[in-house]
Amino acid sequence: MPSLRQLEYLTELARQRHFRRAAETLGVSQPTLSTQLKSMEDRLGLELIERNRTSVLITPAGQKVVEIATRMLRDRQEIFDVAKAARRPLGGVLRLGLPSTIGPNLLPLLLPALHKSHPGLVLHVREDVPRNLPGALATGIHDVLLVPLPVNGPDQVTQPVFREPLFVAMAEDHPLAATREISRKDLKGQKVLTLEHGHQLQEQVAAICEEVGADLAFDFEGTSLDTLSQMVAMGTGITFLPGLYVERATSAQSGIVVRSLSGRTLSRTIGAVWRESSARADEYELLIKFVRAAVAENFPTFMLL
Amino acid sequence: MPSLRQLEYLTELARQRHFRRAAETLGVSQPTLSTQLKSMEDRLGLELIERNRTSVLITPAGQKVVEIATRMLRDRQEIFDVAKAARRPLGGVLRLGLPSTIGPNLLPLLLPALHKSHPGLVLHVREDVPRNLPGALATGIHDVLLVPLPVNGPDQVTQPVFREPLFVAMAEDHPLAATREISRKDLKGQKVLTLEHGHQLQEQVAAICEEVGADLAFDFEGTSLDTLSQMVAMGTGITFLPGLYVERATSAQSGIVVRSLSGRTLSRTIGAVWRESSARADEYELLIKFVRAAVAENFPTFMLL
DNA sequence: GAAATAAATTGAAAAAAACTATCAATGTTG
DNA sequence: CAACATTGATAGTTTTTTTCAATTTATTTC
Repeated sequence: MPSLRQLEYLTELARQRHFRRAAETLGVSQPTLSTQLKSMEDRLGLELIERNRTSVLITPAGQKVVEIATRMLRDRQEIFDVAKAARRPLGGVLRLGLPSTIGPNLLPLLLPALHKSHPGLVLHVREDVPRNLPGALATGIHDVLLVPLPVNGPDQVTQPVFREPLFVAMAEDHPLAATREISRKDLKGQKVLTLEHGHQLQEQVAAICEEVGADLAFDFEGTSLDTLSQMVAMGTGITFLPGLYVERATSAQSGIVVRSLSGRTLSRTIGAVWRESSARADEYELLIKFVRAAVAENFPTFMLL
Repeated sequence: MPSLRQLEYLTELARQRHFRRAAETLGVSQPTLSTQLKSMEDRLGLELIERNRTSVLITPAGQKVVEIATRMLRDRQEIFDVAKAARRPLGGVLRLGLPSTIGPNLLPLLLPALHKSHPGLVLHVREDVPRNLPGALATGIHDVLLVPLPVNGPDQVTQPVFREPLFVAMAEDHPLAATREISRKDLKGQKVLTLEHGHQLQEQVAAICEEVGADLAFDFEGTSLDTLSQMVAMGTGITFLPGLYVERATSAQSGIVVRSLSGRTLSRTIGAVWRESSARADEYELLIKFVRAAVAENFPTFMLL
């Protein structure tokens, strides 16, 4: 089996057609070149180089080998380049997993600055239901998660990033829409819509309903905040929407109004999670810095953690 | 710089995700695998494998490297395959140089049998003017020539293959066409056409003209035997055509007739030539056998050498 | 908490690759 | 034509790399 070094010798010799000069270019002695090439020929059981008294010729088989070898050496260089790109912080591929309640609302605010200061970074964003994310992190599908906390899983490091308020959302013509600030007892008996199972938000909303005596609608579970808010706009019920989404997606045209809940603030904590065994923790910290900056700039009322 | 063996280790580990089992498959001890992979990571300055207590994961950069490495290993296998094909006699590429006076007339008779018994052979046929062929052989453009002898050049081995008769050719309505066998003195004063300079045939025809007192036409030199015979058919003059061409290309429709010359037979010797330093002499001998067989079968009157 | 398993570490041995020195064969030149 | 230069091959040694057996560390399982 020919080694890469031997193939490198061969290609250089093919280029120069001169043992001594090729050896010099390669930074080895001429006997090294001779013996290594001979050894490769022996192993392949084949003459690759025709040593003429006047000149060095490459046999047809040798030509073919040179061709393949050239590709292999280029590949080796590429491995090196990949490594080089991946070595610098936030270089190379970073696989980010997050729920759809965060992804489309936060990432657009984050990516321009991130790409500008770390052009080498290739972010693979994959959305999934929060319930699946920790497992996917453990099996190596994601490198880091941006999810509502808490997240439970072995060998995972959790870093809170910011606190996202939740708002009560209802149709424009809903009776409660007149109130500027809604109290907990206003919610009693209200029909509350929420996301499908697997979403952390769903569990949280269920808990709130339990607390305030609202009725969780069991006949409807939205797959995205957009469908959810459309249902709300149609007057099917009320819901709780996370601040990131509210700021971005609810406007005069949306047909819904949002109100905050008086008393104890309603919120959820968004955090980053990664495998303890991952060697790129400092990169994740760096990524978190960008998230915080984006939140601070676009949502000044949110609390950073 | 990662070595091929290290890359092989990495790909196998990526496949099995288990050090001990991968080591076993690779036929090395587990420490070998561990240290080699570690060493590669150090050299790349990068973590390729995430060693978790429960499982082995490949980092994104590692995935990329595995991808490239897989291609490289496939390439190495291909080198091996190329060598294997080239090892057997008349396997791999063999670059054959010959003049246009031989190529289209001889090769079609030769190739079917050759291909049948040596399917691994890839024959690169390249036609050129005989004058250029020896030089091209020396510089490694061709591996073996099939040309009219003699050929002069240093470090060249010559092997006569067969003797090809030359015929006198003229238009059907030419006065000499009535004669069954043409004598040398019939040619005196005839206008003789021939090939362009650089063809051995051209020199030979010039010598014959000198001998018999014919006039070599200086205002026309054909680039191929086909154009030459077309000129002859039009009555521009007579010419000398080699036997291989005559048997194949002159028929009732061609408008020319061929006659042999009485007395001393007119012929040229076709031989094989290769570099003395070439290691494939036995393959060339084998090729010659096929040429002789093709000639014997299709031109029983030709003399084998 | 002992046994089992998995990968890392250590230190020695084996294998591979590299070097220096030298040779034989050619080619060049005064 | 003889002295000299050049080219690639060979021999013997040294250095570097790779590998292995034995052991250690950490973790999981029973």
